[in-house]
Amino acid sequence: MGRWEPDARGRLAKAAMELYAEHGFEQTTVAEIAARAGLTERTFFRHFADKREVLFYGMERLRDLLARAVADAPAAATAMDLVGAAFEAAAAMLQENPERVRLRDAIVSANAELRERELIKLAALASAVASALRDRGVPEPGASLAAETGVAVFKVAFARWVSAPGQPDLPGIFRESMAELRGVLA
Amino acid sequence: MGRWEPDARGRLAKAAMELYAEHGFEQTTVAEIAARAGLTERTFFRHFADKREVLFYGMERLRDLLARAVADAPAAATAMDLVGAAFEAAAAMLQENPERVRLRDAIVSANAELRERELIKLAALASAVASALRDRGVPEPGASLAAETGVAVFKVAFARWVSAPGQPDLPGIFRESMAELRGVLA
DNA sequence: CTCCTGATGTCAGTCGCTGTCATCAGCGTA
DNA sequence: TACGCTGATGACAGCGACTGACATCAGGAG
Repeated sequence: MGRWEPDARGRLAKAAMELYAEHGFEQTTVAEIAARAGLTERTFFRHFADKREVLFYGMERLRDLLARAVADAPAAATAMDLVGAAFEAAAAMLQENPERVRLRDAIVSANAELRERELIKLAALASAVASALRDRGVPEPGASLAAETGVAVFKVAFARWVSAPGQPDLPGIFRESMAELRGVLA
Repeated sequence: MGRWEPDARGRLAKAAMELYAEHGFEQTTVAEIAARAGLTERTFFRHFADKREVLFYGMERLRDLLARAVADAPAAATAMDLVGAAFEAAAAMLQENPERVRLRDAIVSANAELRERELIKLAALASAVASALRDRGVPEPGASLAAETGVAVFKVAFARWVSAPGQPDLPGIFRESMAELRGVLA
């Protein structure tokens, strides 16, 4: 057995989620999170850049998934096929843990600072997708337009999925939303 | 003459812009801003919710402009015509003070916290546009999709405009970008 | 056995932000 | 004229997020 209990980071993340859900984000202090995890405030900030980041560090996996989906799509795919493939893959990943994703969304949606952080993470996803598109030869500004539009549609689809617990098929909702956008733009 | 120098809010905003531009956002303290404006820190926070908001309180005018443009468009307009009219009006407003808008963008782009705030303000614009579209009978999810897509295209168009000082026609760039998106989606 | 490494603790300090109370010019009103 | 009210500001204490610097100490490498 090591000198300390294992997985300090995971314990901190778990404690934070619980406290944010129980008492709200603002009402929770970092000292409380650290105490529940059996650590100190200083250690929290060694694992997470700030009090918000503890809810977002999974985004890197999502970003990589998006980039890989773009890179791995068939050669004949159009730019919008690539974007569709990427976000459908992301949607599939999210609905693997619907309860957890919905709980996290409830926490984030309840607080303006957290919504801000979510938006900049989504912007980073768009940036990664645009970069992956460029790597496949899609020229600017089409790459950025396609990526930003993908995020925009994903936001709407995700909101619809969250507000309709009976509808589990997030990739399907995304596809429908994309089709709907084509209709609106036509 | 009143008891105090007039336009405390304007003086604070001016001092903040100057200091953010001179030394950067993080390196500037609210106490310094207040001192340059001849006021106290406490008074700064009576006029602005936080240190970032001083760069964003003009967004309300932009939001109202967008909503009015949607409401005032011809009866025959499609949803995307409405969105186009709204953001072209916003684009026209922004290019009235190109230097100021570019300076402000440089300050905001240089700092992650400020970029977060900008994104949530853009999301609020999308929300306002979606609401105006619903008021004109555009059903969901089309209204939200059109509004979010409008913001997405505007972001790309604005970035192009900022990075090309020789090209002054922001509404034109927006129109082109919208056409480009139609091409990508086709 | 010794040295080094890396994760954690401790502590002091800065700064953003808030609550509370005091101040006081200008205004209306008696 | 005198009086009291209002609204913008100042003064001050305090909390909590976050940082830098230094100490501690198990376990691995040699």
